[in-house]
Amino acid sequence: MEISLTEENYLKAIFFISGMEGNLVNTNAIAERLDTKAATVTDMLRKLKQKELIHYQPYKGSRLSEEGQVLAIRILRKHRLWETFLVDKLGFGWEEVHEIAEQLEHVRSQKLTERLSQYLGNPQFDPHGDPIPDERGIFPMRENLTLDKASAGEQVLVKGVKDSSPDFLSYVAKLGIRLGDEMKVIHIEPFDSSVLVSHQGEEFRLSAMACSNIYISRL
Amino acid sequence: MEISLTEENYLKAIFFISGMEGNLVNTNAIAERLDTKAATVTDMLRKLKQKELIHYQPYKGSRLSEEGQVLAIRILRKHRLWETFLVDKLGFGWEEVHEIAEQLEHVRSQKLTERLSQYLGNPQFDPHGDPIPDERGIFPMRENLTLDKASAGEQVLVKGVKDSSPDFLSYVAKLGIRLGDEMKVIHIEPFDSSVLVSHQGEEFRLSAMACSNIYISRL
DNA sequence: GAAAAATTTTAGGCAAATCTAAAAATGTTT
DNA sequence: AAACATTTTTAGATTTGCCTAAAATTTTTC
Repeated sequence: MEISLTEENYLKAIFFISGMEGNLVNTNAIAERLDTKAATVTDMLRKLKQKELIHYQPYKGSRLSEEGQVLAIRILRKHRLWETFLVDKLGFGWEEVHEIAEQLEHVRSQKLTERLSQYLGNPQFDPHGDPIPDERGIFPMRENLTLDKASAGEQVLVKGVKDSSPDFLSYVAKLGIRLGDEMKVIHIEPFDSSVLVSHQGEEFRLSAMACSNIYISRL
Repeated sequence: MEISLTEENYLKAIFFISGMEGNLVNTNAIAERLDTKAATVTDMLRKLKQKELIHYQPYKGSRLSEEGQVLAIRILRKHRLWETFLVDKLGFGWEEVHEIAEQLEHVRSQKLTERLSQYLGNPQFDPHGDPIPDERGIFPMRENLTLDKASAGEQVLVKGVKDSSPDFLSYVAKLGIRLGDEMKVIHIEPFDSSVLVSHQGEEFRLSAMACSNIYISRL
């Protein structure tokens, strides 16, 4: 089945808006992202549904099908590999590569993609630090950054926990901290390295021990 | 002025058919090269004339304008640089790169082209031995010597191929002959002008036809 | 829960690039 | 130079991706 460059851009847009969880996506959100009109998007959604690349119900929203997601991730992989090439090999600044990669990502050749990846040393993250999915479409694990490495004033995103013991998990749950939550580091106490954070309007203190067991990424 | 990918392909086609001399090109010849219909070509010729990229008179023929030629040569430069990248850096065989380069040549970024050229060491010839025009559109000179012009006993260097058809390229690749290889002419058969050569320790025979399509320089 | 607001779809059109079939121009033959 | 053949153009359709305006649906508000 032939997929046009335009269709690829729609798949990519839906992938980004819907996030990893595969949420339903609004027609208007796609229109805005692609700088086009809602009516145009509706046309394309019908076509993509007919090609079984998305699930779509009029007035309800759309999300990628299995196949659509595979394709979207493949394009993302190419985009991020090319960005890495441009920065690592050709010496571009990380701020200038997006536009060029938008063009390069549509080049069709499985073999090219894999050779490129190999040439670059099979990188796991692109120059912006974004994860590069592998050949199978699997994303690498995030940075091994824990909350005790953050500095005062930083805004962070909770990515996971290192210690999965019941004691620790229930402690974290009791505080209301969940995966994907945002937190801000207010202050780090020099005395015992405990951290004062704000989380969903509340401020509370976490021990250094606790902090070293919470995976985060910086925002 | 925006130039579509399709228009670029027409400019390229006219450039190749018309040769360096800028001869008038027949509508049918373009149609055949682009695997399309003459009527389609006529439409496009009117458009390209209107954009002043070609000179065109109905029923007479067409040729590139100054501006059109500049664009065509720019695309050719990109094509041959990408082919060089694919072979030299990614390890592709010279017979597999054309199709991929057909896609890459349309990526628009002056800066990318020049960075790529620099990264490759500003090559003057691509993996097929075809000349790569420089930034100003000037082609490097090449000796027009082919293997059929060599004499018995001569040591030669493979510079390129005249015929870039998949058939010929894969034939040459099968023999293990690559750009820059040394060969020695052992004997020329008076009967059919076929040539016995030695190449990397092996001896084999090449038809007169094959020899006239292999560019060489004497050592 | 009915009216108002927002979102989404449908209807009808447009431009680009393609096609087929027919007409026009050019070239070739005798 | 008239007839035939070839090449090229014109005319009329089709498909893709986009648009605006109007209608339909869903969501929000009072």
